[in-house]
Amino acid sequence: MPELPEVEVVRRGLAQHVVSRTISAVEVLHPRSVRRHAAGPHDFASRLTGRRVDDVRRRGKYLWLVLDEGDAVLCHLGMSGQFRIDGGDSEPKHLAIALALDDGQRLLFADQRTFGGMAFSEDGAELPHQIAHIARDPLDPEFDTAMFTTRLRKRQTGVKRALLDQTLVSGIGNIYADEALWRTPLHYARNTRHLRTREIDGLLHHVVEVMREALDQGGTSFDTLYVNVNGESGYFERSLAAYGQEGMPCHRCGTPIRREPFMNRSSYRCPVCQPRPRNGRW
DNA sequence: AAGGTCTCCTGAGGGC
DNA sequence: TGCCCTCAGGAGACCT
Repeated sequence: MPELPEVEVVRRGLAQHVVSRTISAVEVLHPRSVRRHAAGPHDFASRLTGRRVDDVRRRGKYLWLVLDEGDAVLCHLGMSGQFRIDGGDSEPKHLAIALALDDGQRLLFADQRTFGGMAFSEDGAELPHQIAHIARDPLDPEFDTAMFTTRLRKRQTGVKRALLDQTLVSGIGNIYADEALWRTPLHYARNTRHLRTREIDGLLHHVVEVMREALDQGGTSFDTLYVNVNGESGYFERSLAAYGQEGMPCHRCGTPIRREPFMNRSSYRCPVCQPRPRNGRW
């Protein structure tokens, strides 16, 4: 699924194509893709229709269209959501929501697994109330490293679990968590309570570094499930050092990268550079 | 109260 | 060929 770099690529593409455009019509083809809207998809459509998009913003993996008069449309790509700018000829598979714009283009939201979706957020321009609990992401100029460190140390859990907790720090998913842990290097099960300040600073540095590099490459695309608004793939997949690299030699020491289940999903690490902690303290 | 698990959904790929 | 199993980049509801 798209993590911060992929969502930021999408945000930039949307900003380019939809800012200053007015939404002339809304078609909801998959009602499940309209989230947390008790009044139903038809009401959702009517609230968007006729509104001008003034900005496109992002926090972590969420992005939102800022509408005139201060409302917003909150969007999340989930595991398989994608936005496409479409002249009107082709229809992507699993098209869920189509926004017609006043310049004749359409903004299409397609989502194979329907874990993503859109939500109307009244007065949500600054920060939609639905995501008030989501922490700032590490690329946010106002990200507070000292506060993050304090909150991290109050946890009693594995460091990767903490990295994936969007209420602690947002934007990081399974790929960039594994990449940052490999770069630092740290084992995913290291106890948050006992991380040294130097280790936390190093981890944050590598989180920012790997996400900036990925952003420069247009994000990570394993398949056609993640593409930008023009349908193009990103190229960071070829730069991954840990994620998906089972059996490949570690770029530092040559030891084969190991894949193991963690949190009902896969974690990839170098068994030599990122040794398993011997006990709860280390 | 916070940590950890389960579940929503479709499709791809491997083993038999 | 097809059937069944596992797995996939997320996150919120729900347990303990």
